Amino acid sequence: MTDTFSMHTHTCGELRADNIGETVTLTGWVWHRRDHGGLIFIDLRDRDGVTQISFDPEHSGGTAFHAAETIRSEWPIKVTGVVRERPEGQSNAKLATGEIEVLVSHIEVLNTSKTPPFQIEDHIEAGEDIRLRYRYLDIRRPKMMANLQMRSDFTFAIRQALHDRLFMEVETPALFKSTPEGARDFLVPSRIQPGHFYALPQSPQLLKQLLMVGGVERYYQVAKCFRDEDLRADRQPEFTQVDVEMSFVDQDDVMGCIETVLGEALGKMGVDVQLPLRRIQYWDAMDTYGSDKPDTRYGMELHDVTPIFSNSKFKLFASAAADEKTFVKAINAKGAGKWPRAKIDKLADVASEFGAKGLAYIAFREDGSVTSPIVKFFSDEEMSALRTEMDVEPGDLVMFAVESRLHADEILGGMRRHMADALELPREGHDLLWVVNFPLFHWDEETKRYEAEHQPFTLPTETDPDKIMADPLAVGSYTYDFVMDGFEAGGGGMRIHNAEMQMAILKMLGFTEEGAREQFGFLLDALAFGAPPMGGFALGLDRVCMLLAGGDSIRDVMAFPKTSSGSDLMSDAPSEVSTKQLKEVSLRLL
RNA sequence: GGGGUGUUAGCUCAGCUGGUUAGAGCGCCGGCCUGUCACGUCGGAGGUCGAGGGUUCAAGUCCCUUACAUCCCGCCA
Repeated sequence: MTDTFSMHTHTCGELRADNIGETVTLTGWVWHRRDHGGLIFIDLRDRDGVTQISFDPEHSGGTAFHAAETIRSEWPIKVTGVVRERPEGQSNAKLATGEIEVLVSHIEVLNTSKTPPFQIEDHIEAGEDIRLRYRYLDIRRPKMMANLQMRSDFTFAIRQALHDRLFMEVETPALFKSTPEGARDFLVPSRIQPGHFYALPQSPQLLKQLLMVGGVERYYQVAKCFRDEDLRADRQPEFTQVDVEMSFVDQDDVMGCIETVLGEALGKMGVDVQLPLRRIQYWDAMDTYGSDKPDTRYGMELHDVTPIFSNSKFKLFASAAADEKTFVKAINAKGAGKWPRAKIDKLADVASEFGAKGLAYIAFREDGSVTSPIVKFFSDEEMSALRTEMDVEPGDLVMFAVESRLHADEILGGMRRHMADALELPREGHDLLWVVNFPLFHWDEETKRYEAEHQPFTLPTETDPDKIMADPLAVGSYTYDFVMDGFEAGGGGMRIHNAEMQMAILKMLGFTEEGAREQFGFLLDALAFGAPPMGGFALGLDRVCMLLAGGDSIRDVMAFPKTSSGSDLMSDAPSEVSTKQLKEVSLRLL
């Protein structure tokens, strides 16, 4: 594509053998400079690629050649010259432009540069803190540039796919009402109304439901979301969701539409997507993988071995078998049975991180022997049944959890992930699936009340509020999480579109009628004015881009991310503000 | 809120049981070099060892406090 809105005629990634003989103008940054005394090569880099430009005293004249002797790394320059074929045997296969070079006749130094604090190279990895302090230099690295370009391409592909299906992009406010039910809100004090606060939205959830009541029917937004919680490699206080909502639909309509859009957009990024995506029931995911966001590219599945030990001499297992609420579950980490005992014993510490009190295990050594603190209690029949159930081979490590169903699943799910990393199990390609039908509620021991598993606006599969009250934990919901490579990459559900049902659910969650009205009155009002059946979805754009980039931190696909203490090392935000500013918003510091 | 790891030259790191003048690679500066491409080669500059306190004849090294970074748990409807 010819670009006339620029100082250059071509980008640095563009020229090929076909261009030989043309006079071209390039702009970019001086990357590597190779000064041979009478001949100087420079790798000129822009966002698109690298072109070798060469200077010799004969063709470049005194001025250009002299300039080439004095310019330094990262100076932006503009050069004009003739594209020529490289001499026999001098082409560079590592470079897309490696067959040619530009023999410079004229150079314009557009600016100088200080020596960068770290080298702008993909193969030299600087510490992340200095990269963040000078993020604008870090972005010049080809890998970072490629990440941002990929993110832009993917976002555009999703926009296109949604636009093609008649979705309307609507912007919702960033200054909204605090609804402190989920994550902690970021608060913004109001100057005009002293003592009152806006909150930055944790997601546009309520607003998109109101758009459905407004008749928008198909909405989307590439929306910034804000949550004031601790950071992780895959969690930032502000992040981006592709937020989608549809009305006059059922769950299959929404899931079908979303997976079509995702398949189209991911397909453009080179991901092989087979539709329809696999659907796993929530409880099946928990029972089999110990996770509601399983990575199914490797096995190590959880097995319920409770029945094997119903008459065991090992009291812990036998009493679990006698108690219908307690289970003996196991996983087989193939290969870890070769580990030395000390290393295996340390796994108990890992298990305790996931809530286990201890870790029972059996290591099956390659010489046929067995290392285990518990195996002496087992009968031959029990061992044989266990070997069959767990598909035991020499070199295997079988680990047990004896807990309530959910607790055992969570512990072994955590161990499964840990062992997959420790054993460096191969995980090829991308793993895409739906986890569906989450329970509507779970019981929170700390607050001693029911909490919404997904969100308080999720449509229950049970339509009778009285039946929901009777056995809340048994109620399912119209929910679906999009899981990619073991990450929760998106999630959605059908929404309650009936005001009475919404109020009933809020009461179940511990709200009084007045409290519910105070916080969600505008939603309850809206639902009462002919709200249509609706459902939607939100895609964690940062996480998906991270996985597409093959990275393990969303910071690598964000232009200006924050550190784990929420700082921006470049601008030094958050920073103190003046007393005057505080006074304007009627605040005084403690 | 809790646990792990780290902080030494501009960058990435090494530095043993405490013991002379704290090293390497890259980068930077200068010389040489007309086919390199992470050019080569010769020479040079560059360090309050994150900060504060302590133990000791002696601390980069041991102890305490603290800051920052990072990973994980809690948290993230």
